[in-house]
Amino acid sequence: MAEKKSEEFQGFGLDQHLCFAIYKANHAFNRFYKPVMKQLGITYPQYITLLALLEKDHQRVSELGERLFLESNTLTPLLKRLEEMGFIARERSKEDERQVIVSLTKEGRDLSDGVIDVQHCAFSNLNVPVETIGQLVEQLNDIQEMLTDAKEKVSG
Amino acid sequence: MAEKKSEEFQGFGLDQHLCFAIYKANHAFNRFYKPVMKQLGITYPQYITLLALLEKDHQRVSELGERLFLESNTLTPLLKRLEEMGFIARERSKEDERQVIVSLTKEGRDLSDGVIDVQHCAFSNLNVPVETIGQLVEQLNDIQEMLTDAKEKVSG
DNA sequence: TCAAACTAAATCGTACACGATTAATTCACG
DNA sequence: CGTGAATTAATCGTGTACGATTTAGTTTGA
Repeated sequence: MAEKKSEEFQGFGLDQHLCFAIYKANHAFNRFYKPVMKQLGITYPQYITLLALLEKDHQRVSELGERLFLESNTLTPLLKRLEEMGFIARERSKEDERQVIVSLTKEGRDLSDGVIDVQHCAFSNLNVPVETIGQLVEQLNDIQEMLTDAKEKVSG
Repeated sequence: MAEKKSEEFQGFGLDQHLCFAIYKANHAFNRFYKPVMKQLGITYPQYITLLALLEKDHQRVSELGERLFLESNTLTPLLKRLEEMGFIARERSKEDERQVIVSLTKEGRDLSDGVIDVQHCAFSNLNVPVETIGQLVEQLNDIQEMLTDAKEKVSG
């Protein structure tokens, strides 16, 4: 079964792989953002998390997780760090004690301006028209959805 | 300085961010590949590393690092695991004892077919024409380069 | 010649990421 | 009601990532 496929794909070096292109671009964003984030005192995943909370405050851990494609095993420690730094508050829901509600503190909301500066900085460093970025975002989202769907079909 | 920018960008939710689209797509690839990789007994970064070695065998750690945008602090343990599993060999260069040469073993090369199956699997699950993928790869590479260059200008 | 500067990989500490499990709470159904 | 199933976070173990430092080896220049 693995015999003949080689011929179709053998020529594909690392650079022709979409997964590698995405891997590299992700790395590049990470590294680009890292020093800027450092000035804000947070990491890149923490930044993404705060963005999600700026968009919608008072989310449950699992709600945030759906948004960010993460689960409690990753989020819980990350959120604890954000809490320790005073950017968010975590409290168990009164209605359902299983749930933990995550909210921005005033300090967390105040980070917003810095966060927006970061976006502006990345934006202005990309010599790419806004429409192109929009298209790219759409294409990437399509691919992400296809992979997510395919994964459910193939494994579980 | 951070006052007025808010207006330009305030509307940008998480979903409009290129960095988030890339982050999501990367996640999706990771999760899609993970179960397939598991059958091969390796992780996704290990897979990428093996791909790089299939492309060019007998690389130095730092050479591999340039290719994969990783450094010895990440690569050394990863390579040690691949060595323990018998897929690669690590040996110090005779000419320069500081360098460690990484080579594929027979077992490592034999993984190639499985690796190619994985590519085929991902490929056939993406309802996207090859040309579109090629374009995407180029665009992502451009963005990666711009960010890498910008990073050098801005920070270090 | 030989110490200082340089280089390559390894090591260390912290922070994600995720599969698997656990603990606490709520729900559902007899 | 009450107990078992389901749900929600938290915890644990392993494997990336990466900044900073360390160790070992090489090159350079006075």
